[in-house]
Amino acid sequence: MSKKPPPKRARAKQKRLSPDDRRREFVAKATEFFADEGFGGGTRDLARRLGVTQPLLYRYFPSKDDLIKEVYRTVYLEPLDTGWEKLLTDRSRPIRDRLREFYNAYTDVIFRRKWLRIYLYSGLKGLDINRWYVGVVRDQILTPIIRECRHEAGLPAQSKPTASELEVAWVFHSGIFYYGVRKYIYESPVLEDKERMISDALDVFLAGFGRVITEPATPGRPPVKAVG
Amino acid sequence: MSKKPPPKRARAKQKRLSPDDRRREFVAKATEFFADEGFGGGTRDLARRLGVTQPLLYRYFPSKDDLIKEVYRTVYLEPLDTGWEKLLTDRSRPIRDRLREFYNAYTDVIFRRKWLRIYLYSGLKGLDINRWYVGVVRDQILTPIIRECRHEAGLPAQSKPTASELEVAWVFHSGIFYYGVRKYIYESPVLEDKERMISDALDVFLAGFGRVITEPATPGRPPVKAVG
DNA sequence: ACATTGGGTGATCAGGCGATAAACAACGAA
DNA sequence: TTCGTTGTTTATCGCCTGATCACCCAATGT
Repeated sequence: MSKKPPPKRARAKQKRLSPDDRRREFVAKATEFFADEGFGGGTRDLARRLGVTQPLLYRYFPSKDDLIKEVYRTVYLEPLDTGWEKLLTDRSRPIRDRLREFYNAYTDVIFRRKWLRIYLYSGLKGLDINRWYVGVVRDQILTPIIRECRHEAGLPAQSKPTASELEVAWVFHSGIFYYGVRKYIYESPVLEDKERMISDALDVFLAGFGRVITEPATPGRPPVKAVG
Repeated sequence: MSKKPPPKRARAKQKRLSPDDRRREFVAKATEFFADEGFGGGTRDLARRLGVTQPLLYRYFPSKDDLIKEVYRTVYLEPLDTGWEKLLTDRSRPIRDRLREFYNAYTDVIFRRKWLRIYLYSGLKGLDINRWYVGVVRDQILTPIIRECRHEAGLPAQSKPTASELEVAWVFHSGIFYYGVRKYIYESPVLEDKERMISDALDVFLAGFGRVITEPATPGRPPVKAVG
């Protein structure tokens, strides 16, 4: 009958982190929590996963929505801005190598459960940040790729890619992107060798690109498309 | 001041539908509601959209989850089982025509806001029905396509496609699929001419397929044959 | 015309949600 | 030590949710 007056709660032994670090830690774990549960997940469950009580969250974030916004910010912006555009446009290397290196690096960043899930959630919600990201892909990835492919095929340069070119590039890019969705969201069996997948997809793309891009029907071959 | 004792509520004039029809009507409208709001949407809002009161839902469905299950059933199963496999394997027609016709028809079915949204929601939830659907695509769409492409390229038939072949087909298929996501989920501007998009994607795919399929990679050797 | 039946409603419950206020505990400076 | 500051918890509020009840009224069959 005589336990010492219990220390109420076995308080965590953790050293006190600086407020900023603590906050960052919260955001990081919250990111994984929301990736798992969706943004409908409750603040109590989130707090439990953080090992603290729920009201404490409101000392660090004014509201749940503000916390969510920070989650978006870190997920979208944190991994960006590595000099990918320069990599893509370095004409001293074969285009195939550049594209392969780029997509290997790019998918290393986005093929993560949390990234993909939060991206899809934000897309379903129609959030601005999602549209912004689509624009980034178009302008900073696909447009340079098209420019390089045109150059490679000996076609004249043009300031903006045509809608058809962009669409073909989107289909290619989406195909690779969706590999990540199948693997990390659907948890469906995929070809485990990611580099092989990228390499094969690139082979198909580069082999077919020239045929589609050259608008005026090339002689000696049935017209590329029925349209136009 | 003698208005007749007001009829309480202007009760709907509708003729009584048969219970089954009414139920189906509820499921149909619930489908659109959940596609808009996500499955977190409240039963009260849903009832308001149906023009009835919330408790009435519970006369037709034991619980919200049961209603949701029926929504999944109708969305996934209703539009399926049109003789697509036969269309794909009809070797009396050029493979390119078959694929183009198939993808035009297939995307007519799935490129709808509600279909795509509910598909993605179920994928994020990790629902069985989603994995089942992935299997359907693999077995009833991609596997036949690969078989036909191999035949077209003069390669020997094989009972099952290799993992690499399947992956290349997935990347192609996903690229087309994601066009719908960009248009109807992200509401991002896309090339409006869907047939053109499909046609171009097919050109790229068929032109590149032969190169990738030939298993023993013999560098420097020209591809077996460009399909199509 | 009338009783019957079941579609439809208003009121309400228990539980979970985000958010807040006040009390408590740990640390750093004086 | 003592005090004030800052991190953390306990208790609680108001709201909204899914679900249930008792009741009402209109379409239907005879």
